[in-house]
Amino acid sequence: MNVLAELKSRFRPALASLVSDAAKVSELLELIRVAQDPKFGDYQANFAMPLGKVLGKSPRDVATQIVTAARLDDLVAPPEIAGPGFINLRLRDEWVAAALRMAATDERLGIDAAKNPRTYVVDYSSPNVAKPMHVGHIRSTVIGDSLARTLRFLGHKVISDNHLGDWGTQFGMIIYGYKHWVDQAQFQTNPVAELSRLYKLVSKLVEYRESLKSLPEAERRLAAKHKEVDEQKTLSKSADKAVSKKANDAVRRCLKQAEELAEEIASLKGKIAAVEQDVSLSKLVQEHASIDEAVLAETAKLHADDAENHRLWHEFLPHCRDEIQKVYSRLDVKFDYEHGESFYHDRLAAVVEDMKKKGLAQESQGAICVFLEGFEAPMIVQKKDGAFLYSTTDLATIAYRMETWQPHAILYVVDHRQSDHFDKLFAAARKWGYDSVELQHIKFGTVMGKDGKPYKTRSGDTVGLEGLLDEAVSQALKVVSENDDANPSGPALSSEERRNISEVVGLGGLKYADLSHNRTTDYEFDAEKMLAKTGNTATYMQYSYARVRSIFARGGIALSVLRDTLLILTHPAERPLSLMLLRFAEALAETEADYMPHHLTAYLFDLTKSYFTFYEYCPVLKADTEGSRTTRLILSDLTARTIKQGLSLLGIGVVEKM
RNA sequence: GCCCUCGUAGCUCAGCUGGAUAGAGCAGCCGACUUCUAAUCGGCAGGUCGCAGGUUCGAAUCCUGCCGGGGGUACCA
Repeated sequence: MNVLAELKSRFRPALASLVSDAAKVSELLELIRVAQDPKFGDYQANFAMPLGKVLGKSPRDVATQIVTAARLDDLVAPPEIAGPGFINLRLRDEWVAAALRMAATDERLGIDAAKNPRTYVVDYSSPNVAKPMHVGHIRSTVIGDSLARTLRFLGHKVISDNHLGDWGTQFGMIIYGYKHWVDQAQFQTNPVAELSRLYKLVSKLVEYRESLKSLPEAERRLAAKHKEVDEQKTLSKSADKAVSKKANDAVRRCLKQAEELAEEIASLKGKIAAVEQDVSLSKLVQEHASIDEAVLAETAKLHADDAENHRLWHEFLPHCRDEIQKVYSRLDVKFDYEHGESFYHDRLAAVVEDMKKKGLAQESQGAICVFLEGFEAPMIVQKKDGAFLYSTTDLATIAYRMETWQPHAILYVVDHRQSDHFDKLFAAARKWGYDSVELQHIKFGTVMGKDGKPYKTRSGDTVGLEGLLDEAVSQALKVVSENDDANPSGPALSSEERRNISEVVGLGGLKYADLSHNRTTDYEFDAEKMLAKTGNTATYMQYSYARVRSIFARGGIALSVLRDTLLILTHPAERPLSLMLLRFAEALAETEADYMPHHLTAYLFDLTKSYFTFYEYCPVLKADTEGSRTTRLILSDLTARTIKQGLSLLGIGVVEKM
């Protein structure tokens, strides 16, 4: 039951009798909202003001007319018309009680499955399988997983697909490393560790070569920047105010750029030093002086179906997949398909051919390009050396998905820096004929450290994902243990229970921190806040769940009988909780509408707050009357179930005790 | 240069298809455990919504300009 939707349907006929355009009616119905302030009722309709203007009548008269015409008696108390024409709506307690009873007896908590189910392909996570996953992968993985779960729960058909990077330069590196330095004994006993060692070794040497090559250029640019600063400083002394101001701005800008360049140079020098200061590494790098080119050559051979490299790739890939699978199973993230880049390899040439044939792609400066209206640069689908790019793969992927699943929508959960790429990709796909499918870039911001820069370790490395998970869990263990040790009646949890709870609380906290932010902006990662016991955290919700469960454990309540009982609302703190429980459907609808899970987290937080207030003022097991006790038990049960269901749509678990 | 994006309380963030006195959490201050888990609850204080114009009954929200941060910008993904 979606209360807001119900209200809209009640008002629709009355509005339709005043406005002939159905689209306009729907637009006006959107102006029914949850009331901002409880004193204005539970919901408010704000459509009388704009409507009054259109009809040339006083908004208050229009409001009165609509309220009289709409059939509302069973649902709300007689509406009040306030201020310039706000219609304040207060749900009848009997109606609320009946709706709650329906939710209580329903497996789905009264959430209707979509009347018109759609088919969604959700593309998320997409790591490079040869590299260890890092903090940058958490958002795509967690947001994508949550959207897939939510859409599925709402009755849609969801195909989750992990577009793995399993065909790129990283494999050239591993192949090169394997050919020269593999420790066969290690590879036989622990292939994942050995491949990872080889990847790290080769990438270090390649970075050394690349750094050596780009260092002079970077230093030249820094010198040029310094010179520019000096020039602009001279200009800034100009008597002409406009000139001087502009020059001052330029100085500031240049100084910042110079700082960035200096950082870049320091980083390059660090990579060079890392090799040169290591006796064995510097020996290796001398023996493999052109390792960077050699790696690219190995990659090219793989792509050209070289038998040896292909065999090695086939041998390595399962091990690499095992490695990332470990992370997924720990995060409880699953995919229906994992069609990586390699899956589309033999379809790429045909994509380019077809686009050329249809006149969509053409040669320009040696590359095959798709020129698109509104874009400065074309989308390149084939490089001048004949190689294909990720644009090509992405186009082939769209074609494959459309042919295979005929989805209504494809969602790409990828960070916002790739907006341009997706804008072009979607434009090209539409030109190519896929113009009825909804293509959405579900963009998200960067995870920042406390310094306001992308989250890195103290030494400046990217943060490994597994380490991050371990850290979250071990912090949770600390909190769980401290709390249990402080229990007045002595510790109640075994060390195994503590570990299990920590896993659920730690990983839940990590996911929740991510999902509770509006995904489009960067957010600051704060390990302490993430697991804070209070505030908008998963812990707070998990705790309230555990509390409800403990009421039932203590009371020995038979839930099945209980759920099908009429509710009697008596205490003032029961009503806000009741209304909040009924709003689960609205939160899900919001999340579905713009693919933003933070609507759901915000809802769960509000629900939990309402519950704690209720809990404070309304004894459950010791309620005054049997009817009240039953009502409160049902409210508690519904809260726990809603929290559990809501968290599960975020990919977060609950525990019975904590 | 061009394009995208952000600027809301000391801090972290909601709110942005225009609607009533701008919300929450944290931090701060005050109060509440003989009580179903105090990992909690109640209260106080805290904001010219970057700045300036405009649109109108009404603007944090829409438009224009400016200031400041971030990102992207032809053969990496």
